[in-house]
Amino acid sequence: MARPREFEYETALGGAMDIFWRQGYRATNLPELLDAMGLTRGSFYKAFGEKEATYLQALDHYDAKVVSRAVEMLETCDLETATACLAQLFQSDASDNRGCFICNAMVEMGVDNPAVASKANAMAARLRDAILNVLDRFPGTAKAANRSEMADLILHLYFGKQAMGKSGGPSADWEMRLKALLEE
Amino acid sequence: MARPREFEYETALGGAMDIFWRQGYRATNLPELLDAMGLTRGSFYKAFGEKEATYLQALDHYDAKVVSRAVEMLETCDLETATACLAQLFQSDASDNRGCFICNAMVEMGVDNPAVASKANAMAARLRDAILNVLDRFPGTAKAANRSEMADLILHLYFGKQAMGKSGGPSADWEMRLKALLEE
DNA sequence: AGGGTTAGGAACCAAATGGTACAAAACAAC
DNA sequence: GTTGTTTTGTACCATTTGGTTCCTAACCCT
Repeated sequence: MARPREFEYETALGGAMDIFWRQGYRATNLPELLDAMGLTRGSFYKAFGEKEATYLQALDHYDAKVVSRAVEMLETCDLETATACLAQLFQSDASDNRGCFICNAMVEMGVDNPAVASKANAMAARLRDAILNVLDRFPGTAKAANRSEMADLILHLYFGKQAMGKSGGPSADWEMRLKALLEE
Repeated sequence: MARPREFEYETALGGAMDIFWRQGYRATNLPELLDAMGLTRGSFYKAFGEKEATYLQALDHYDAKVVSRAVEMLETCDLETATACLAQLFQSDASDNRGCFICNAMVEMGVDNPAVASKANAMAARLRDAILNVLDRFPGTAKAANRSEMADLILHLYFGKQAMGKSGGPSADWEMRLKALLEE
C-alpha cells in the first residue's frame, strides 16, 4: 500500500517520555526531542503533530507504563512487604534525578495548561487510590477511621520527596519512616 | 555626580521574584520580566546583568523576605497556636497557584543548575530547622526521640502540598492533619 | 514492472529569544 | 552654564525556536 515506517511508535513515544520526564517541556528543544525519539523532523511531524501534543501523549504513556506498574505493584504486595512496597514508590529508580513525571508536570505546566493539570491530577488520584487500597487490605497498617486521610498524607509525602529529590539534597530511609507512620 | 536611577533596586527585584515565582525561569521571557520589574532593557542589563543572575538574586530575595518571615512566624508562635502556625505554612497565600518558589526552583532547575540547587537546599534546610524549633519548644507536640524525623516529614508534606497545589487539585485542612500527626 | 501511497530527510522560514551598542537625558560638582 | 558621569531607552543583532515544504525513497498491490 505504502512505505512502512522505520520506527516503532511506542518506542519513539517512550523516548519522548524519557526526555520530557528528565528535562521538562520547555527545557527540551526540538532537536533534543527528535534525538531522544530517534526520529527526524519529517517523520516526527507526520506521526506526532506538535511538540505540545507529544508532551500530552508522553504523559499518557507514563500513565500506561510507569503509573500502572506502580499501581499493580501495590495491588499485589502482601502483608509482610506492605511498607516496603510503599517505600519502593519513594525511591527514585534512575541514576539521574528525574523525579516523578507527574510532579514535574504539575509544577512546570499545571498552572497554565489545563490539559496537563487534568492528566496529572488523574494520575495522582490513581496513585492515591492504590495507596489506599494497600491500607484497606491490611487493617493493621492504619487506624480504620482515617485510612483515606493517611493515603492522602503518604501521597503528599511522595510528591514532596520527588520534588526535593530533583535538587539532590539529602535522602532518607522511607521504609522506616512509613513503618513508623503506619504502626502507631 | 551622575544621573540617579529612577527605580528602586529592591522593588524591581521583588517584581522579578514575583514573576519567576509564578511562572518559572524558562516560561518567563525578557519582555515579561522587564515588565514585571518595571524596567527597560537598558537599565536592566546595567543593574542586573543577565537573566540567570537575576533569577539567582530573586531566590536570595525570596530567602530574605518570604522564608525569613515564615521562620520568624514559627519562632514566635506560642503553644496554643503551634499547629495553626505550621498549618499556615501550608496554605498558599496568593490567588494564583504560584506554589512555593523553593519547590518550583528545585523541580525546574535543580538537576542542571548547581547554584539554584544549592540555594534551594539551603532554604529548605532553614525551613526544616524552623519546624524542628517549633517541635522542640513544645515537647507535647511530638515524641522526643524522633522530633527531627517529624520535622523532616512535615517539610516533605509541605513540598508535596506546594507541588500538587500548582495543578489545582483538591485541597485539604492541613491544620487538622498536622494536629492528628503530632498528637498521637 | 508500474502506480499509488506513505515515510524520510534536508532545506527553508518567520517569529521569538537573550543580549549589545549607542546616543540622548538627567543629575552633581564646579 | 559647562563638564563629567551614570542612567535610560531605542534600535539593532545573531542565534535559536517550533514548524512547514517538498522532493526523494520505500513499500504494497495488481
